[in-house]
Parts: sequence; structure tokens; C-alpha cells
Amino acid sequence: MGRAPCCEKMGMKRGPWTPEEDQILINYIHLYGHSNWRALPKHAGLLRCGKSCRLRWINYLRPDIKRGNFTPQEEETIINLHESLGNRWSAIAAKLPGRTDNEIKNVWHTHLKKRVNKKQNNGGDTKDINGINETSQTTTHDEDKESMIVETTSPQQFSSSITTFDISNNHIMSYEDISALVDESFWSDFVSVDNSNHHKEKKLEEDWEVLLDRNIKRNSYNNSELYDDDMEFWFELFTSNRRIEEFSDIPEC
DNA sequence: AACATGGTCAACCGCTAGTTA
DNA sequence: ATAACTAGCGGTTGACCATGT
Repeated sequence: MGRAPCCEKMGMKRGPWTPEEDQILINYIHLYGHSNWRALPKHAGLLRCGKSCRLRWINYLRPDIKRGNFTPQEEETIINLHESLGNRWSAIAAKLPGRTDNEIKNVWHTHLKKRVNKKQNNGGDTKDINGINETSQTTTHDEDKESMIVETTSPQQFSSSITTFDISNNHIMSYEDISALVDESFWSDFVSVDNSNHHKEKKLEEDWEVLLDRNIKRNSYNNSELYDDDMEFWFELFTSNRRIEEFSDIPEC
């Protein structure tokens, strides 16, 4: 078991991903999959290391990612699972479909750990998992509501640090527009099963309809339901885009 | 208005486990 | 058996943003 050689730093780009890089990665994975992360960036033409590509895909670009607010139920689940599993974030994430270990880790460190510590200081006996369940259900309701309000109004909640694209602009969707949408709330809000924010849902639905009308030929799509085959859908979407031509000569891995 | 502080989250780093030759 | 290699995991960092002073 040797240690993996470090990524080739020379020429490798680091830092936030651009919409263009996201698009390249998405297109490549839809076409060829990700059987070999290390070779992927080279074949895809990305100046990133395989690790970075993998992380970006898993934590952000995967179509089944559910982004946005954690529901109180999800938070309770995390607290309970953390009580029994500890910092095994991937194991916890496995119990929360659509949530990533990174996201869960972040929400634990920023919200839930404090909440649990606070309960412990208030005399809660956290040794007993059932005990913390009961305590949480009976005493954290207001806190949950408060945290949800804060999260909902946070401008960072549905945007990456890369772009500041306003999807309310009702203009013609160019490739760059689609990239910006994909880069921000697009996947999550669109794929999300928990659509509790009706206003946002409505707006996204309208934006999505514009996107469909102007960029693809698919006519009957209902935003309230998940598309049956995500991969096929995105493949169609991206192959309908002019940029896909750039990948037509990529050799198979 | 300007600065300080704290919160949030995407991304990176270093390590381990698993696989292959 | 073992060395080389990759994927995946958890800890940490740093940039960005909001809020407080």
C-alpha cells in the first residue's frame, strides 16, 4: 500500500470551478462515465487533478444531488446518526439520499454540533440515543424554524462562490446562461424532492420552461416530477447544445 | 462609511483501504 | 508477499458574505 503520488501540481488549476469547467466535466461524464478519475481530466481536457474532478462531481454536479435547506427531519437524522456512528460522514450521507458527506459535515460543524452541545450543557443526557431523540423533538422546534429562516434568506444558500447569475432575468438562454444555471441552484432545486418553497419552485419552473423552449425540443416536462432517466435527459440536453461538438473527437478511455 | 468579527461552504490535503500486477 | 496505484474518507483551510460596532 503505497501512498498515491501527489497530483501533478505543475499546470494543474486549483480553486473554484468555472461554469465552463463544470460543463466540460458534466459532458464528459455523461458521454464516457468516470471509471478512472485520474485519467478523466486528461481525456476531458481539464487542467484539474482527478481528485478535484471527483470531488466536484460528487459534491456538486451529480444530478441526484439535493441541495438547499436541510429539513428539521434531516437534521434530526444527522444528529441521531452522529450519535451512533460518530464522524463517519459518508456513512451518515448514505442514509440521507441526495446529501453529500461534505455537506453533512459542514452542516454539522456549523449548526448541529452547537445545538447538541447546547443541549448537553442544559442537562440533556446525550449518552442515550433515544433520550436525545426525545429532547430534540420536544425542545428544538423553535430553533429549527429559526435556522431554516436564516438559511432560506442567505444569499449563499443557492449560489456557488463562482458566479452571481440571476436566474430571474427573463432573457434568451445562451450556453453561458445554461452553464450559470447548472452552476448554481439548477440541479438541486430542479431535482430536489423537498420543494417546500413554492415561490422559488414556481420561479424555477418558469425558468426551466424558458430553457426547454429555447434550447431543447422536449415538450412535455413536468417540474413537479423527477425525470425518469436523469442521465439520458442530461445527455440529450447537453448534446443539443452547440458546445457538445467540441467533445465529439474525445477518444474513449 | 469603514473596519472587525463570525458564519458558511466549496475545495484542498493527507491519509487509509482496496485492487492490481 | 509486496509494491504500485486509485478511490474514497475525514480534517482543515480560505474566500466570501452578513452582521455588529
